[in-house]
Amino acid sequence: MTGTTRRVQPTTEELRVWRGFIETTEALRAELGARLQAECALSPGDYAVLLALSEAEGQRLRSSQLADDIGWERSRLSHHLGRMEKRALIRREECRTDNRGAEVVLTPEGAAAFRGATVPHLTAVRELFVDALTPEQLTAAGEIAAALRARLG
Amino acid sequence: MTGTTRRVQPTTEELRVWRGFIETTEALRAELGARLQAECALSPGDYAVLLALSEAEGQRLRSSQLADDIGWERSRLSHHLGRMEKRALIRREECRTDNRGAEVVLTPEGAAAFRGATVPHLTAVRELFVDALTPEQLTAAGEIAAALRARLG
DNA sequence: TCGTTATGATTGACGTGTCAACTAGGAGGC
DNA sequence: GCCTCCTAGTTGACACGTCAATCATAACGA
Repeated sequence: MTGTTRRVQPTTEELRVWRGFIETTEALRAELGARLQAECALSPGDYAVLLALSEAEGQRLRSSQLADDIGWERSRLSHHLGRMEKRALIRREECRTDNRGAEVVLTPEGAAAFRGATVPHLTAVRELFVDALTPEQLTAAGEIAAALRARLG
Repeated sequence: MTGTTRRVQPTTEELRVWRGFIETTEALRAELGARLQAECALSPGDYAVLLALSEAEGQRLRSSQLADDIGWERSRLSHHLGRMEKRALIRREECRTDNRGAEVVLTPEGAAAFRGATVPHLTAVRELFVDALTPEQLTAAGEIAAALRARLG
């Protein structure tokens, strides 16, 4: 009732913006994934793994290092590597310096799949995100993301 | 090479904004879900279903109508309703006017769960989204979402 | 009426993600 | 050596999502 007290719950308009925002970003992610899948037979997860391995020395990484690089939990990575190994996109090798460890190695098939996916991926990012926004909106999107990230801690 | 030709691939800066944006919105969704789960033992999907049923006449909806309301594919809804029915949050009844159809009915347990989740949910939206942004950023977020949605078609 | 097509909804297979439990090997202290 | 603790990675159970196939019923046209 007081004009100075901070409102506890969002207004209808704020909720409308929230719904639009969260649903749209979800749809964006889905569309990106669908294009990658259709054109390259890769999921976004596959792409992230292949990208990290491609940039690594010798196209190989310790499993935990890979998980850190792409920001995944180790168990998620382990499950995903299992599926990728079945498709021969990567290979697991024992680590010589630490018998507990495993090294994830990019296979030729994986490297080829990644090469084939780069252009479609970047094109989709441009079409669905960069070109959809004005330069001012793109800047604002970066600032909004930073503000949200700061709040997430 | 020409200054007037549209760049085919995103610049490094554009890609940086893209990555920050998509990862942050994903983290936001995850945090929302985690809070709802921790405080109310409901997933975002559960919440969407319960919200739609709560607002429906007689707290019941035809399955397809519910799917339309929350923008889900029917098979996704069917799987989710199966899980919710096991927890007694909803109940399925045969539809009297169309023998193919099913009606989804909110149970007292489901209604109670939804009541308990409303405030935590709105509080989380305010804390993680509305309060994280300036009024200008909130407006911009709405416009950005609209622009992206327009591009998605 | 009878066949064809469209619709409402479910199912199964499988990819994806989280959590908790587990295995196995290093690392340090005694 | 041996005990304890930490770390690397895997596994199983389960929730969630998509796709294609299926099934029953409604609707429609000859």
